[in-house]
Amino acid sequence: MPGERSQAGRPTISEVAAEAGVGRATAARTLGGYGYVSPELRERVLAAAEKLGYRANALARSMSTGVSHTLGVIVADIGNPFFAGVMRGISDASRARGFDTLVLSTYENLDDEVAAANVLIDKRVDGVILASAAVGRGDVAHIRAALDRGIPVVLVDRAVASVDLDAVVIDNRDAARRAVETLIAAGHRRIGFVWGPPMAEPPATRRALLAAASRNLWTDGERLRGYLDALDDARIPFDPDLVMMGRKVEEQATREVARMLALPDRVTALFCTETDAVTGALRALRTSGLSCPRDVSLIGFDDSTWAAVMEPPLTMIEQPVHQLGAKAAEVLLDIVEGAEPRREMHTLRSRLVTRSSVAPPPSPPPSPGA
Amino acid sequence: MPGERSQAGRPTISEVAAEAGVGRATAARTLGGYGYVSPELRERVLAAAEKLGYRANALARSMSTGVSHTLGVIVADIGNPFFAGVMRGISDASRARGFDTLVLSTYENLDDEVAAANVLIDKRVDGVILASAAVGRGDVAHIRAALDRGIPVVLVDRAVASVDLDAVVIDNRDAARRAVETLIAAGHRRIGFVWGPPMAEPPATRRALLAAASRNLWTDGERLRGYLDALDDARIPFDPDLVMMGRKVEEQATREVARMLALPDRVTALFCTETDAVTGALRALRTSGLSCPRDVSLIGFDDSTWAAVMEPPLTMIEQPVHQLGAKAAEVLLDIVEGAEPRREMHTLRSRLVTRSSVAPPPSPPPSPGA
DNA sequence: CTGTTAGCGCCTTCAC
DNA sequence: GTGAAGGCGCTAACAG
Repeated sequence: MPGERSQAGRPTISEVAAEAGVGRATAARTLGGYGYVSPELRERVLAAAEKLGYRANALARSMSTGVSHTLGVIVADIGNPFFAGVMRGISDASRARGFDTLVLSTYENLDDEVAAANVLIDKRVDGVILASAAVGRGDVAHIRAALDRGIPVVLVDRAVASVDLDAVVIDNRDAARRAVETLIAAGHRRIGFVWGPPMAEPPATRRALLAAASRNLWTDGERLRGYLDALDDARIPFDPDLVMMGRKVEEQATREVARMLALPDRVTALFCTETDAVTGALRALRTSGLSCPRDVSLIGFDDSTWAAVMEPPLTMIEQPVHQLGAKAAEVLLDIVEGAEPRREMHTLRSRLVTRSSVAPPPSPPPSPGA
Repeated sequence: MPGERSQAGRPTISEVAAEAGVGRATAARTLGGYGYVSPELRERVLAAAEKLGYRANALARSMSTGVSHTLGVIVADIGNPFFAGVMRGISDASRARGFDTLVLSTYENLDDEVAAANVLIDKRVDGVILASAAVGRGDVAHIRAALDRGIPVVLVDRAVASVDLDAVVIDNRDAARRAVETLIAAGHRRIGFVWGPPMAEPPATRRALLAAASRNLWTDGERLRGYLDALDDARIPFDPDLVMMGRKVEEQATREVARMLALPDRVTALFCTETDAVTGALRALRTSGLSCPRDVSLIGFDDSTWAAVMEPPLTMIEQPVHQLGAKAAEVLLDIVEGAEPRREMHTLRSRLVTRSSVAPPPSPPPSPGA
């Protein structure tokens, strides 16, 4: 009997060929959709494939062709709504072009990021989208490794100094600046910066702060710079007491905001760089018995439907999450399909959604100048 | 010159063998971690591999062994925080056992679900975790297809009638019942059900409603049953006017809740089965000028950090999202690794997080009986 | 213990 | 146009 079944009802191309009474190559050509084959034989092959329930083995195909039609994605945390949104953009855009995605979370751990890169290299993905926790010179060996093996890499959400790659990011610095400018325009001069680069103790100087920032997450540093930009433009001196310190967890944000609220010359506005910073700040406000926006104004990053139904509705920065992912996938796929990498920063614009959490400070600013 | 480089600096096992001066099989054995090989040669091979920067080609390995160490996941929407959380559980649990995950979104579209199943079959994943939109008898061909090809399938979040598989779900019916009981215990009898099975017009009878439910998403039906259970126990007659109709989008929830609020005998409590139903309801409350919990009480599904900082803090049902995913992955991996499928429903318990959005109804219930 | 040999399922020259 | 034969990189029997 010809056509010995391989296993578990998975017919191979040879079996289809046998069933159709043609050579393997002919079957392969019609089923693979390449090369010429007469309409007649093509029909026979198709019928046989149909009958046997043939499905091409993508693994075998990848082995021969060298392309897997799979993209690798490395993010901090797939469970984080921000990355989930980005992931959706990536997924939609790549699916539209016939690619699937393998996702790995690193939880901001560089070792895990390296391991993830290796997994993707081993599984022969055609390209990698990376939201990296790496920043410095020494931290890019894994990126180099992928590149050296001919796997293109595109950065998303976070640029990485010291490696010259396409990166798709949002205008963090500008967004932060605009938000803080909005606060300043409302009359605020004591503006807290919640959730920056983690530090053990208050930075002695601006310089020290910036240095800490560049040793940590790229986005945090950018947002901090935007905050500083706005302060500088308004000639408001930088006060180290107004930046959050310690670990980036909601409880810590609550504690730090409480501290800023208890300052003799307390904060009258808060700029929060992440969702959990916002909720942490809100908690602190509540326990302090202070109300927003009457006593303190607030603007935060990462708009959500919740922010719109809060009391008061919150003024927030909306990031184009889906687009961020989609654009990254497109840039990457262009390269995968042969385009020359442009090696540039693709910056997407965020949007300040104005609602009702910003108002003038309660009393006229401390000392109105000279 | 021996050891002709394959391409882009990707040494093969043969090149490593040549470099080490041993046979291919010996190199394969040490690098693949199977079979015996003398410490001496092993060292030589390892050194050569190190030197060449060898990394095994997982694709080739999969072709030989038939296992890909990859799990497929099919969900409605990877961008949805609920599924993102589930995904994180899946990812963590499978990573811990050496498996990676390929995720596909269906957006509740059955055709996409079928296509996704085919992709996963073609890519030879070792198992599939599926949150299916399928319900009826005819909708399970794609599940059968995977099973027939020897790929185990585990259902997550949503059970599917007419197919006998392991399923990991939460206690939807019980959770809903407890929530509604809580409302009833506070004195409510006019309780709105927000976000049920989509219907074009009000169901004439309970029976019609239940029928609609069983034609739609499993979770929705279960939550509806829980609602009805609680009503029945309290001998509160079912009122079709108190269930939401139309498409499941936030705006529609807002409209429907507004309608229930405008009823002559208006609703005094709301039970919302999803996050967007909660925010939609909150919007309606605001525009109606009604306040929670003074005028209407509210309990919703899917707790989030936002719910805790709302005014008032919301009483919500917390689903064990991470555990849901992790458990599904574990059940699946057990099967992948040879265990016999138990083909049972694994039900995880949710938790009612009591905060401050439930209070007695504003005025004594309409007509206190006889 | 080690090396030789034969596949896994597909694609891809290359003669026919 | 079509079929035979070789190869992708690895595992797995099998002799030695």
